[in-house]
Amino acid sequence: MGLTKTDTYTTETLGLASIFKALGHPARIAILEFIAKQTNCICGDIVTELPLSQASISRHLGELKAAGLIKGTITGTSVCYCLNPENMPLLVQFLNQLNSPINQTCCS
Amino acid sequence: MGLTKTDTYTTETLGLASIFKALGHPARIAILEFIAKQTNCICGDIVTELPLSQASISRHLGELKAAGLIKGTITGTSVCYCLNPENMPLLVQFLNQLNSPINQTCCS
DNA sequence: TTAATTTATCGTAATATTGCGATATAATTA
DNA sequence: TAATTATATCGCAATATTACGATAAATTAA
Repeated sequence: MGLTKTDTYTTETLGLASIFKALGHPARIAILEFIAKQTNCICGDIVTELPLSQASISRHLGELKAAGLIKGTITGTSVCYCLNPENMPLLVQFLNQLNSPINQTCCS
Repeated sequence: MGLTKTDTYTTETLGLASIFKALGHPARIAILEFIAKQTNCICGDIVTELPLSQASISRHLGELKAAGLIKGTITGTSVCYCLNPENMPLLVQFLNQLNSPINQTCCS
């Protein structure tokens, strides 16, 4: 049987890892940066912005959506994507913990 | 020839993605959490903490080190690992940009 | 209804990651 | 020097990710 990841790691750890994983590809970072650059919702023109096929962009968008990093709303035949800030504080909090002064003076 | 990732994405985008990628595995999150929990440097007892082989832990540590998330110092036969806060602000800054209010009212 | 537009999904090939046992390396101890 | 200890690396198998063309699904326009 062996240990599953759910047995081994806490829900928090698994959650953080899966969101960071979604951030771990340059195309997805570029997509997030592009959406953030627009003041209003952009739609499928991410496809024209990046040198990837429509199928690949769609898959990346799907992963970002699954990770809770963006939201998508159907408007007519197109889909409007925007940032979902919901999980950002969780990530920032984790990173700030790693950045706490107590751990900085070590291995010197 | 085709476009390389270096042609396609900025150095910043590639850098962010590679660090987030290193954070995108529960074992590596758990390792970081474990190191952060210790007030002083811990060494190879990460191996006894997690249900992974010594080889696997060593590989994960190598990836965290390559991403600039931890530092390792040789002390005798063992290696002392500690957090490297150097890149944290970069990540936090990126996430805070995504969390800016201007992008939150969208797709409603 | 038919055609056009937009996005998602399927199938598949190429590549990358993960994990482990075995082994190598390097420092310490007997 | 030989044995011990701690960590890194190699080789390999299993799995996951990525990318794309083709196609499906869903809405709008003619």
